[in-house]
Parts: sequence; C-alpha cells; structure tokens
Amino acid sequence: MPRAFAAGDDELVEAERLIRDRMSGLDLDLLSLAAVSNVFRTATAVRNHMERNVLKPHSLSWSAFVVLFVLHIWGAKESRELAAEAGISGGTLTGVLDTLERKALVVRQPVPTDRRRVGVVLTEAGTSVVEEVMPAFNREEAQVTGGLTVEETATLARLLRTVLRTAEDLGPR
Amino acid sequence: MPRAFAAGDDELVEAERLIRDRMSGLDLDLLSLAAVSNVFRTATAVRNHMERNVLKPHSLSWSAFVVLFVLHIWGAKESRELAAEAGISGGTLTGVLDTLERKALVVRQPVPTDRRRVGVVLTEAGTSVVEEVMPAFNREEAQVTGGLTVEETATLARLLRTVLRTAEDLGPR
DNA sequence: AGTGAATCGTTTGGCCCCAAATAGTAGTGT
DNA sequence: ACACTACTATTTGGGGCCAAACGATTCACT
Repeated sequence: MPRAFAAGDDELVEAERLIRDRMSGLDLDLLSLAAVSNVFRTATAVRNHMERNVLKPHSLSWSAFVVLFVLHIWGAKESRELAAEAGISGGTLTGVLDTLERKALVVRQPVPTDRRRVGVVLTEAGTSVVEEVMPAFNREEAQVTGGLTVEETATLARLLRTVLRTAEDLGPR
Repeated sequence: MPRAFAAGDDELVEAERLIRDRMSGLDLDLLSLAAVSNVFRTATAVRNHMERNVLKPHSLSWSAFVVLFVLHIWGAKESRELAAEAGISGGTLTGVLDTLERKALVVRQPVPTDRRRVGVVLTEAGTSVVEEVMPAFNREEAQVTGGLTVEETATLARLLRTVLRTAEDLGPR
C-alpha cells in the first residue's frame, strides 16, 4: 500500500506533512485517512507475507487457499455459496476451480436435481493440503499479532468489525 | 474476504463454532485468526466500496489512483520510486502507466542524464482528476470510520501500525 | 402445455498483479 | 579501450479479478 497514505508512524512524518501541505484547502479528515490507509497497508503487508512464506511453497494462490479452507470447514458447497463465502465473484471462482481441479485438490459434481448447479468437493489430496497449510497459516497470524497484547488483539478485531459492518451497510448507493 | 474466517460478529457464531469443531486438534490461535481475518475482510469491503462509489465513476483502478495521488503529493517521481511508493512491482507499474498515459493523465519523460530512467509527471487533466477524487475518497473514509469515536479511530490506526511493522520486519526469511 | 422471467455456471474482454527473463545503459576496474 | 558488474524499465507468461453477456435450465403463471 502507498506509503504516502500512512500515518501514525514516526518514519512517515515527512509524508504526513507533505499531504497536509499539498492537500490543504481540500479540508481532509486526516484521522480517518490514517486509519483506513493503515487497514490497506497492513492487509497488503500481511497478505504478501502469507503468500510468500505459507502459500507459495504449496503453489497456492490466496483465493485458492480460501476456497479449500471453506470447503474443509463446510464439507461441501455449491458454486454460488462457495463464491460468496470466499468473497470472490462467480466468474473468478470458475477460474480458481479450474486451477484446483487441474491439481486434483477439488472435484466438481453435477447436482442431480438441478442441472444448472454444480457441487464442489475436496479430494483426499485437497484435504491433506488444507490440514497441512492451515496450522502454518495460523502460526504466522499469531506471529504478526505478536506485538499486541491479548486485549489489544481483541480490541483490534472489534474495531475492525465495526468498520466492516459500516462499510457493508453503506452498500452500493 | 471469507465469511468463514471471521469472528467477533454475532452473525458468525455458527462459522466460528464450525471452525472450532473442524479444526480442533489443530490447536489454532483463534484470537489472532479473528484479528487477521478481520483485517482482510475490512480491507476488501472498504476497497470494494471505494472502487464502486468513488473510483469507478472516473474509470480509475485502485493502483491508478494511488499513482496519481503519489504524483500529486510529490510533484514528480521516477518509475522506481513511484512503484515503491505505490506498493506495486515495477512490471505492474509499466502497465498502469501505459493506461494512465493513454488517458492523458500522466506523461513519461526521459531523464537526460541517464537514459535508463524515466520520469513521470501529472498532466493538467491528471491534476484536476486527483483534486476531484481525493476529497470524495476522504469523505468515504470518514463515512466508514463513522461508527468509531475519535479515540477508537486513533487506536485502530495505532494497533494496525504495530501489526504492519511486525509483518514488515518478519521479512522474507 | 407453453411462454416469459429468473437463476445457474461459464465465457469474454480488459485490467491488474507478480516473478523471471530481457535489452539497454551506466559505472568500475584494468 | 575493454570487459564485468549493476542498475534501469520493459516484456513475457501464468494467474487472478470483475462486470457484462451468454446459453442452459428451472420456475411461475396462465
């Protein structure tokens, strides 16, 4: 994420001052700018870390892992729900499932009662991949939150949930 | 982001319980799982909101806007620095600049003293786009953090900064 | 029974993204 | 001068991503 967006960081005072100067007269809310920017910067940094250290050794993309995880939790899902649960569009899921099926981690199964729909199931190989990757993933999650106390970690989750709910409720408009 | 990952949300107790059940024996740290998951879910939700309500009307991608923003703050940048500041790889920047140059929001300028390097400058049109989009962007940032008090917003920024720094320091390994 | 609307997964087109390979340019040492 | 090294932006290849268009199927209503 853009360093130019960040705030609340000693290293970034210059960027902060620059923003203030260049954007003066635009009347910006620098506090919410800092908070939202840090959400993006943190998400990018953590995601990059995960992709490099956990997912890449297994040749898994982020979305591919999420799909495997969801399937492992829910046992089996149909495409439409699977896409919603994984947070990607239907068209994207098609491509991800193509990749996962090519790697034999997942199988598409026709739904007998409705020939439009498609079920997706984890294979044996897919199951063992999830059970191998998930703990490693969680170990890194614990690592990146290691600088926070237990209370702070809970607070972070709570504050983010509020923002999340607000953003979702804001809707399309 | 995957609903299955979430926690700290009343609606998602079922998913939580499912994770606990299906992942029991894997000894997961559910607190850091919840915090990190909410970072991703929030980032995705807010980003989608911004893209739909602020960027799309101007036919701008996320990275394209970040590049314009950085250029507006710093006045002018060379490719290498611009990519780092925008948080994208050099190869990606080439494509983004191609798009922005096609739309006449940006111009590439050869650096006379070193023919390997390329400078990038905002055009008149690019400048007015930034000055039009940035306040709208910030208005939405204030909206999505509207559910938090000023103190909570500051706390959120601070906690995220800690996680960000930790993740960055963890490095490639 | 038949027609129209709704819903499903997929395809298409355009962009974004990265890592690795590449071509061109500059510096460094001999 | 010459090679060697290091750096630049770009290209390439393989995905991922979405919105919109599409074909197939089912549902609702008459």
